[in-house]
Amino acid sequence: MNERFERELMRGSLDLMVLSVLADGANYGYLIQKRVRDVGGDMIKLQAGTLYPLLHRLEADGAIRSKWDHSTGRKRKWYELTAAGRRRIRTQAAQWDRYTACIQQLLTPALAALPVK
Amino acid sequence: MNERFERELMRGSLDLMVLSVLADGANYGYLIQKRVRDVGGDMIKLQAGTLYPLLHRLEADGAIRSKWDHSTGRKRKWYELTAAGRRRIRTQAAQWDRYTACIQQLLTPALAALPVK
DNA sequence: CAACAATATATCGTTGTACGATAGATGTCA
DNA sequence: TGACATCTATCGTACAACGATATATTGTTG
Repeated sequence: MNERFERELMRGSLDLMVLSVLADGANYGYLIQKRVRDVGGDMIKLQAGTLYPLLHRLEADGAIRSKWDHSTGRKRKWYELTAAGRRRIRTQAAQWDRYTACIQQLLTPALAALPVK
Repeated sequence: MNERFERELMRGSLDLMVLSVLADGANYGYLIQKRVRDVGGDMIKLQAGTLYPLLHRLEADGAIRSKWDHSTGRKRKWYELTAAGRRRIRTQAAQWDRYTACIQQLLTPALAALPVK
């Protein structure tokens, strides 16, 4: 029941995370995954089977654009933000802040009401 | 595409909100919905078709327990936290904090890297 | 050199939650 | 009486995240 909580938590905020990574500069899937997992520690285990469809979705939405790189032996698909993607980060970050504020508004009195342990 | 973001955001954190409301005392569905919507403003539009299955799920999990009240003309199903429910709020609240900290860790440098507008 | 781990992208079926629509019942107020 | 708010509930749909699996290349180690 608790793994479920962790898993469902990421719905909707995962794309914001990926866009955030790309705000630091162009990047490709495998490294994006590493970066998110590094920051997320045991909280966020971003799967490849989640990330790649997510990237395709963001590209279809026009938030990012891609380019294959065959110069090295191992081919990589680089992604970078579009102007729309940058706008999207800003609006979604604002929404995220408002959303967490709502939760905090419910959570703070709740924890205070709970017996000390 | 932005409504999707709002909708998907709630996945996984909605049950924590409902549990939080119940931490302030026993309550019934309709009022729980009102409370969450009041706090949520335009961010959180909790639907009845979402809430009632959610309550049933929490009860099946043993986090809450219910009791019908027929004393008034309009019948109401009152819910209250169980001991397991109180534990669950504490653990999920801690997870929530850690999760939002992760997002913030990605978001802050991202917003700093973005052109001023 | 062979075996194995890491790098790199991708697809597929399953699961589960939130939504909107719908239903049905009671109470209040004009 | 008719409209509206209260109150609980179910059903089909949409869709994101998961785990498994596939495939291919590069690096490491016995």
